[in-house]
Amino acid sequence: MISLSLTEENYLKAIYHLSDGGQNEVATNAIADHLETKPASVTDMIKKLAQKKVVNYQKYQGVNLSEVGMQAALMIIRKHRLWEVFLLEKLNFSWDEVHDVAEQLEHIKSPLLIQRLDIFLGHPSFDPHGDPIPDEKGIMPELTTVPLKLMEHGAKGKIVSVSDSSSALLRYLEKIGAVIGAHIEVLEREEFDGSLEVKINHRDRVFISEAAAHHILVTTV
Amino acid sequence: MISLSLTEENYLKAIYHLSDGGQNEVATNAIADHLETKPASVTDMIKKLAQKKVVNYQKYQGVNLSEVGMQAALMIIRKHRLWEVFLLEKLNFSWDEVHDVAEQLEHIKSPLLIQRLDIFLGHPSFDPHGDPIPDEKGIMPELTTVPLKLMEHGAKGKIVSVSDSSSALLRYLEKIGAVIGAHIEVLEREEFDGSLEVKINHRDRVFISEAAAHHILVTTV
DNA sequence: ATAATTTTTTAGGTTTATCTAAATTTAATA
DNA sequence: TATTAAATTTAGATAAACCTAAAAAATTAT
Repeated sequence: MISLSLTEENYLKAIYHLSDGGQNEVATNAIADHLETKPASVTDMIKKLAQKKVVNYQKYQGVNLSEVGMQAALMIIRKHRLWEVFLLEKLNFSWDEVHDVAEQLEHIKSPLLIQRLDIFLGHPSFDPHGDPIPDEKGIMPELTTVPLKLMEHGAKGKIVSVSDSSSALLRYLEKIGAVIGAHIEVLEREEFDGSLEVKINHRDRVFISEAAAHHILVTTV
Repeated sequence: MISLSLTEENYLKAIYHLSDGGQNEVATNAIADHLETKPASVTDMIKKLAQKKVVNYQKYQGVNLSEVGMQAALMIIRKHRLWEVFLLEKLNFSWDEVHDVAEQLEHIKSPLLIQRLDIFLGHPSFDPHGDPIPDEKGIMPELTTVPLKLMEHGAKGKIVSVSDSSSALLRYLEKIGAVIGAHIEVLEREEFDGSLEVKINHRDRVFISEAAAHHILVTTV
């Protein structure tokens, strides 16, 4: 078992998110921005992480997680999201109060604690925002996606992709905040034209045409 | 509000315990033993804590908590014991599994978290071992003590004092582990002589005469 | 293709919490 | 009380995680 400091864990988590779950290489500056530190510090730490073999690193070519590093990152994310569920569901936190605390709790080192917390919470697969929670082996739950068009009145979810790249649509979606990752809730469906009134990220109500709704894929938790 | 590092918090907690809640001065070596570090390191840290005015310190004369330091120590103890209650009552931990985890959780910095956890647990005044939990102002709950002699069959508590200093009694109590702070449970009461069969620290059964039981004060949680 | 810009790395320095070894103060003992 | 022993403090060093400033590599623009 590799042992990681709190700081090292934060680097792994940053690399996980910035690489989109390991898909792309991550730039030094991106990590520095994300962690509000300096590029020189990032280089130092990356070298250390490379020595520990939790990242793959080639000078000037960016970093990414190794197998071991990915597993470690997934465990941190698992812990983070389980604690989020706990704070929101059991301790009546609101979303804006959750982040800082979960950020601390995710670093508690005790496999038993997480195992028991998971049981206590009823083995949740998604946190209340629809983010998937990796299981004890680091496997992400399948997320079933549905076109926004087919969603029921009152249904909630997260936008995962837009299957049309016409820039007019993308510009409109961008403008109303309907970007990938945004939370979305169906408020009303107009029968005469099939358009939807939705709430994006718990903010204002906006309208989306049936045609557009056809191209927006949403996870249903 | 003074900000304390994890290490500084551990020093304050150590001083609190070693001074018996602030009653005696604490020696450098005692802290070093307790925290498994070296006396030289302790001196360094004490100087820092003295500068922050959380301890009172005179070279070579030992150290104790200041008002501010006492308050900080009590908050750490509050957090520790609330987490213990949570782990034992909600997550089904056993006592031997609790310590390491509570030791980590007590350093999470979030007044809101503790406030909500306290509510969630129903404002407990004592942890499951009978240790008092300071309230949000740092005030320890009154502990009502009863002579062991008067305790009911099945009653549990902690020994707080022995109101007789005959060395024969003390030697006997020492031998069976019935020291101050020990957990005690009344198993049987012999009617013919008033002697009690008790369990000390969850270990073996031992007998205590009515006369001795008269002098042993126990907290009843 | 070369120059200019941006990104990344290196070099050298700081702070926190440690350490060892040596010096000093206090306490115990003869 | 003088000496020895124990406890404590000082001095100087180390490792982790950061920093600034300067050098090197990669990218972009002319």
